[in-house]
Amino acid sequence: MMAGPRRERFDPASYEAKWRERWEADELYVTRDDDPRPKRYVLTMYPYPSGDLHVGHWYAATGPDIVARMFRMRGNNVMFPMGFDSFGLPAENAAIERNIHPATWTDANIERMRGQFKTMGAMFDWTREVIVSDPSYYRWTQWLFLKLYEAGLVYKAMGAVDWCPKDKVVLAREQVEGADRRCWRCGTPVDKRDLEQWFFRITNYSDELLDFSGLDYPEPIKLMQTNWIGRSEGAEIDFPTEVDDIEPIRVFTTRPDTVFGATFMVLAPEHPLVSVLTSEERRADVEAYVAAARRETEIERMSTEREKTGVAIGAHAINPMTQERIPIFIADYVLPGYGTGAIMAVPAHDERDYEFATKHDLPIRYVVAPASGELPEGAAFVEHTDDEVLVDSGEFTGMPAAEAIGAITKQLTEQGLGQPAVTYRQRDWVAGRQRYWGAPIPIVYCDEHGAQPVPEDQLPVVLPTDVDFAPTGVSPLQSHAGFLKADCPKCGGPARRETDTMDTFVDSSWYFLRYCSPGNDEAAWDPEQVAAWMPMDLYTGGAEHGVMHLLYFRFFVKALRDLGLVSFDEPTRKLRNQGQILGTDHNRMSKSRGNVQAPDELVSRYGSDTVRAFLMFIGPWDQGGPWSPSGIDGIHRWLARVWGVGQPDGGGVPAGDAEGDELARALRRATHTTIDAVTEDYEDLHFNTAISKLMELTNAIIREREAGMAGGKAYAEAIDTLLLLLAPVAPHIAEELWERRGHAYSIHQQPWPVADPALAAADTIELPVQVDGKLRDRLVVTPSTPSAEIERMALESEHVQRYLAGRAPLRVIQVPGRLVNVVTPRD
RNA sequence: GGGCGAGUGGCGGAACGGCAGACGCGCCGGCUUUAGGAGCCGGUGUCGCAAGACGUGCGAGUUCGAAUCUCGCCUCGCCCACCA
Repeated sequence: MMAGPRRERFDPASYEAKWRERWEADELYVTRDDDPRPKRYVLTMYPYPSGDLHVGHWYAATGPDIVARMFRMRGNNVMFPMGFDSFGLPAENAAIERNIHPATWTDANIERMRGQFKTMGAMFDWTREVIVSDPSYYRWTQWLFLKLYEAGLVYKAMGAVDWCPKDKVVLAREQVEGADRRCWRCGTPVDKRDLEQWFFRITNYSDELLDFSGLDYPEPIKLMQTNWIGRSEGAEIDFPTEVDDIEPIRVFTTRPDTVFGATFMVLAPEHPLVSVLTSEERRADVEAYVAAARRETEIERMSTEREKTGVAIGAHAINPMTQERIPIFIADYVLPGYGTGAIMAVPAHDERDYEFATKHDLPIRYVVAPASGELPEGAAFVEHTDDEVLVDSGEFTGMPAAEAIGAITKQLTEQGLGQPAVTYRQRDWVAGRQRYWGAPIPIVYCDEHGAQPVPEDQLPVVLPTDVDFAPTGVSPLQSHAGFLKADCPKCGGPARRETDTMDTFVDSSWYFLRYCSPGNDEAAWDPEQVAAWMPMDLYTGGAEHGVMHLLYFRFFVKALRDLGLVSFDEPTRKLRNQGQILGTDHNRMSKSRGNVQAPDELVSRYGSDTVRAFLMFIGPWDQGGPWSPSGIDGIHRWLARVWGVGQPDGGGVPAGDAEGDELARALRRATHTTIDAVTEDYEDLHFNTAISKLMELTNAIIREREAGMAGGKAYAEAIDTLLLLLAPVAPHIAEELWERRGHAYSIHQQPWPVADPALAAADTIELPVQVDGKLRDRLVVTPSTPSAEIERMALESEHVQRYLAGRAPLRVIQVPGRLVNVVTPRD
């Protein structure tokens, strides 16, 4: 270098913005529908416009950007859009706290975040941007709501709903977190409230949502959704009561094989039969218990150490198999919303029933026993294995338990006392919110005709801007006379507008469809475009949406399919979750914790490419972890080295054609093996290992340069390939060096390199030699060296000889191309 | 309490059942520099002068061979949590 020309300093600031402007001016990232190349749709979950992009946003977006960029270089027409999830509580809270209108606050945040996004140099197609709080978008959210309403998939009903007392908002069941039941947004313990609510009938699709066949989803997400839906198979069984003219009590059980052991019954305190069945002498106690259960919040229920409380109601039922009279209780451990809200209690085979029976001195009768006949003492026998048989169960005694489930269910069915049944834990989606900043639910109430959908040609129902945001617990829309006043679509008479707005998850349940034909005034989407782009090829986002957004958007697509609005079953073929970047305190980044890390300073100091590459390098993308910028210097140094070797002067070393040379062959081998390795890593979203392989190639190039090989064909090929493979991760430096090397603009429109297997193949391999599995020596052989020859060489090795100590080997194991293991005789 | 996942150098992390620690950070030494920084070269799992021995949370097992598979335990993380 001493004599070489002075090289230009690595200064990303001198070119990064220049290229972004040029790409934008050239519409390099604008996706055209009529582009004939195969379509690929890559999407990252759009952000809430909280105000500033933090490193987590960069982390989440850079991964799919890399994949999208590679897809495009491979000859695809790639759509990679971005938008904003701009309805929701924080905007309304800002309005309350700072007296800024939610729309103003939101728009300003979007403006700022869009600008920050642009400094990433990602290939977002901003011409397709979707902002869900814009009337041109929520008009169609309302339209879709009405479509589902007409199809009976939306209904309004009274329901005990979770209520956040701080945000003063109804929560969907999925939005309540933790054992102590806190609000997912603010962490406040939630209450229960009885309110009339809008629901989406997601449970119509429970079974279909359990079917993941053909979907490439992470296992944890599939498991989460499966558990959330919570399908249980069993039977419903009717237990007649002694009271005349009253329907029998119907229970759900997954263990019909234990019905002979049902020695009492328990109803949820809310069960409709409680008041009719309760005897006069028990009425006072029962009513007190019911009232107490009603008052109890979920947290209080948790904090009572789960003691099984309950009271007898002074009535009896008949066990349909044993004909025994069994007492009926109410207890809050039986939930009103699951199964039938009533159980047959089998204390011998259910831990909860056992606890209750012990406490109330009720009979415990074992009716299933293991083959050994050994039953547990002082506990329920709940194991459910193959070798169990029924005992003390009338004609079924001796039958294997697994078989008895079907046999007993069959007999009950024939006798009209029961039937096979399936229940689910999943409930319908509470989709309405008593808040202002959301899409208004397009319904009006007429005294004459009740709830009426707003006619399509009157959409959107626009949110009024002149409202009072004082936090009252009711929607500000309730006090807006102009908004409330409406005409009945049916009779034209006076009507009152619905003031509930939609859960923001409704907006995000279809935004990916809107991207396919944004700005369309005629329809929510152009069916032809949706058919061409959907389903998505890759969808990425946080796993925290596992049972919320990621269930809802699947439900929506299935519902829309059944309405004939789309013709596919699932929103995305492939889903991947990035890990979460935590604050330096190892907590989730949040403004209230003050641990939010902004990338801006790092970007201005090191440039976007360095920040992107650093974020992708810190670890497996799906893992995340606490934020620390230590190590970013290493990435910056690497890109500076790339900058050095990528200069057209070959790094200042005079050229000499090294074709055919041993070193040149080694470099070509490195180049071509790197192509395959990096391509595979990008496909699997293993960005950290991809970058380490690019670093290795860079180091190989530098070694070559130092050996005086610069300037040959192999050398130029290595550098060009390095730049092409680097382009998705560090788009600016790749473009700058590509141009400097005299290649045609733009590197991002070049074909993806393809490895030549002949060049990638090694001509010598180093074979580890083990003795009894421990490394003792190495052999250098060619791939064609016969195994007998390898064995001979291994046994001749003096290191191996030492361990053999004159004995003949017991056997010699060879894994072709991998290793040799010499096994010595034992003892 | 149930389910799932993870425990590898000082740190982030690599490793189809086959060379443990790739790549990078940090650190140590050297060159360069008036100095600092940057850059470059070399070293860096532990013990040992070395030969070598020992090493992937702990303990067993399967195997010619285990970070990887099986069983038990410990720790951490996530999800669910009275779901009949």
